[in-house]
Amino acid sequence: MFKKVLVVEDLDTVGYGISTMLEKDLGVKEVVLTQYCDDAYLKIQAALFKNAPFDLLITDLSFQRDHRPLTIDSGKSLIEKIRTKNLELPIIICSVEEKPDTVTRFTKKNKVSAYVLKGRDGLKDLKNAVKAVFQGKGFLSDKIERLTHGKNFFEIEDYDISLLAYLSNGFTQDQISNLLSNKGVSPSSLSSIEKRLNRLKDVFQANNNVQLVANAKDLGLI
Amino acid sequence: MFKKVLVVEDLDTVGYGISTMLEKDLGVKEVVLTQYCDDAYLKIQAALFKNAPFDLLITDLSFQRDHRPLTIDSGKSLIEKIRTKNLELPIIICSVEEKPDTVTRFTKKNKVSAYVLKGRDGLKDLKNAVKAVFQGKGFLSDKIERLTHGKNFFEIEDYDISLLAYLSNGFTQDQISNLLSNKGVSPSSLSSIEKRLNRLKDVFQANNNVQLVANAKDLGLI
DNA sequence: TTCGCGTTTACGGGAACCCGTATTTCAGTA
DNA sequence: TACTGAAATACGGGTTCCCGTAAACGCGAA
Repeated sequence: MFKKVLVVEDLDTVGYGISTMLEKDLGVKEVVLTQYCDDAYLKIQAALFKNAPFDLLITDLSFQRDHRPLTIDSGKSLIEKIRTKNLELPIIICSVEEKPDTVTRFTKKNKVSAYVLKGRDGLKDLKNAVKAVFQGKGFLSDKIERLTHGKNFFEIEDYDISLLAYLSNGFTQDQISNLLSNKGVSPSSLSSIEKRLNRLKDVFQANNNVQLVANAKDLGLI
Repeated sequence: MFKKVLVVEDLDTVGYGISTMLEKDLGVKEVVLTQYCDDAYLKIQAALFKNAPFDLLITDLSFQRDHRPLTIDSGKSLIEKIRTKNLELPIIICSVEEKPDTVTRFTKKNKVSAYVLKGRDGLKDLKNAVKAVFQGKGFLSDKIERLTHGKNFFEIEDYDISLLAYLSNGFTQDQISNLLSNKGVSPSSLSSIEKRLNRLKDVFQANNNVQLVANAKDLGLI
């Protein structure tokens, strides 16, 4: 089993649960727990410098903000920073995030070994994930597997998000059209915006703009 | 200290963290953990029947849905059910939810003893909350305290919430009018609904229904 | 160049919205 | 009973949304 594991998790309830599991159930000798991504990166560097690197990183994706000023503010940034430095370190993501888009982004692009969904069996899944990764295999929580393999994968572009954001901020379609054309963004015509919104209404099963924005909010898109 | 505590929490990572804390740090003899609100209610009833009731309930608010059909699908419903049955049982909420409205609703209306925010110091806060409640006192996480003391809120009735809910579900104002008059709810006229929504737009600083629903979502009203 | 195809834009009509004003309803009171 | 004020309803107009159709544009391939 892994000897030295770093756990990055802001919620102490969760961190406590994970670290005791690692020690008690899996017999990991050294579990280091931190609540900040900045700190995590420093710890990784320091351990490398002392010739006692971590064998595994388990990290959350979203972190609550507090008073501390941060340079790395999310698990996403942390992982990207590690990968650009070419550090050979298996990574397991443990998150509540279950949007297909983010999941595939990580598992494919960033060479993440496992993606565990914090659900009812999150801890059990994590245990299995650690075991699998130790044997050089990958691991995805059931629901994640279904998400990435299923058909419910729509490409929502930043453009769509911006439209939804404008709407939720009280702009009319007409105002949005003017805004975009002033910015030089294309497409900007009222017609195109309507068409785009119609596609979104279709995807998110909404009757009108009100429901569309409500559903987008529920999905965490805006 | 409390002898018998029921913890209702769907995420096993969190549940594991809380229950070990209760046992190890606070010396609670019997910690029962469940991942479903339905099950929690049954356990409370059963314990009462066996003349060995729980001394304390610690519950989350939001629960992920899975295959199981549920009659009680949220911490909110669980608490309301307990309170309507007049069960004398101190309740501590432990949630990530920090919308002002939901917080005041619980602490004022439902006689909840403590509201702990699942943040960086969630577990520490929870420990203090349990101690405080055991001494007959209340407890609110710092951030929660700031939220509830900050602004005093406008009187938003259930009627207003229902309007917002209908809107967010794609109904037009006209449809809502018909729905309400069929239900025998008054006021139900289009005019009255418009007037009510105008008041809400004023309160929540919204230009139109889209922004209104978006803002209401942000505040956790719907 | 010309064709074909997809994207962007334009336009029109009906529904839903927004907003002001006017009328009706109804409970409380003299 | 009649009066009164607040709430509920009714109505009209201007704006915005919604949805269909059609024209203009852009860009590769023949």
